[in-house]
Amino acid sequence: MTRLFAIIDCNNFYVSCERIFDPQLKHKPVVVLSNNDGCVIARSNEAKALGIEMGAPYFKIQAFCQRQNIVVKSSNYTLYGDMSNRVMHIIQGFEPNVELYSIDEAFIELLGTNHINLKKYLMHLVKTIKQYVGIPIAIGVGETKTLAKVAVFQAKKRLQQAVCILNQTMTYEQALMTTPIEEIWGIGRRWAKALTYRGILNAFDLSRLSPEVIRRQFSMVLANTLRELRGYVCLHLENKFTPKKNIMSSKSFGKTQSDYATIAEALSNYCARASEKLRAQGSLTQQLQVFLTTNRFKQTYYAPCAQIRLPQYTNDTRTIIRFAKAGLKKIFKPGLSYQKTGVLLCDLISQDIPLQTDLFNFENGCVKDRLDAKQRTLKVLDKINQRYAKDILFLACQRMQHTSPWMMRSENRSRCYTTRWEDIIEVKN
DNA sequence: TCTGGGGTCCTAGGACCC
DNA sequence: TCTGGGGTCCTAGGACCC
Repeated sequence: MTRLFAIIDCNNFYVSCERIFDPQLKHKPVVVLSNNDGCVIARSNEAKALGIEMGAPYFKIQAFCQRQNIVVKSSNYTLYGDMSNRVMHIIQGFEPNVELYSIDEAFIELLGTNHINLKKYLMHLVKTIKQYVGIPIAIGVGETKTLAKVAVFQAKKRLQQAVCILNQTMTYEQALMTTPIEEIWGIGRRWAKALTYRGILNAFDLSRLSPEVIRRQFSMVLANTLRELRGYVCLHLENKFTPKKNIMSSKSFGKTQSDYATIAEALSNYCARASEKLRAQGSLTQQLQVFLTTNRFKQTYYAPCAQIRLPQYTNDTRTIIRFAKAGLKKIFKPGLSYQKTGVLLCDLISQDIPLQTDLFNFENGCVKDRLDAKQRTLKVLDKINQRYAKDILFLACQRMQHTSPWMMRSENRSRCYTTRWEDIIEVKN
């Protein structure tokens, strides 16, 4: 029996989230900006029609937005994350085999569903999500994940329908021939260019080639994409919890910074965030990378990176900050204007693996009580922050004042309608 | 003035081993 | 004169995804 995969994709997700709580935005051109109001990361159909490009730097299109009355929103990840959870919860109520692929997409493998009534069933899912959460979605169905992605592209961009099932809504050949090479999942700008140069213009062209030749000339990854286009399953549903292998936290500053103490303060915050994620997934780290960059669009681009090996595995924010700061000291050059700093935790392992402790390190050594006390402190820290507010408890080195010069800009951020008591909408009679 | 923040996997090449 | 072959591990860099 052939397998069937579906991808559920939220339409213009961030814009749709904003529209739910501000219905005046409906039918208006809306864009959502990245952190620091840097560039465009989501557009309503009306904004797309006006020619706003994905990733466009905001400062370049600001005047245009004003002239065209485009509504500009700063990103509000707290809101989007919560709305995403609601959508995913409904999907999980419909199907047991769900892969939460990204904030606005989920794959499902359709097992035992009555395929004849598939369209009806999926339309019911679309309507349920619209009714209970308010987010419009599109669904694509195919024999592999890559074909499901082709189908959802057809649904959204060509058919303007909520559901597209390959071999039902349209033929397989029709779908592949009208999917441009750069729209195929797994083919980025570089490969699209190289393939176009060879006269491979759409998904159908690619599917006719020899996977072996593609593997030699490009890579295994592209050869698998080709096989998936032919209907051979290479990519399976990943629906088990797998801890991250790397954890990163970094952000651009609101304004460029040249003061060491200010940058160290920002870095301490990113370390705290990364350590929190590390503990949340039950891991320990032994290797840090601290990086610092000046503006990459300016002439003197300086982007050093310090690698730090910790004496032993840890998940303690205090240890991580201490070593990260030592790394920052090594790469910091006075007199430059920096734009961004951050930390990457690598070499992660599960905290459940029994570890050999360092015999000569008296700080952590074999003093079990002290280790336990440290872990208890961290647990309390995480619990309080989770329960009351993010960063209600923090280390002194994370903040010198209430607001710091490195903090990011966010001029048009909407309220946290669903996660903060003060922000809940009041209905008046 | 102003250009995001996370991740993954694969490959090639070097070091090292027997 | 002729100077092996096979394997592993690690790392950096490059491709991709949202």
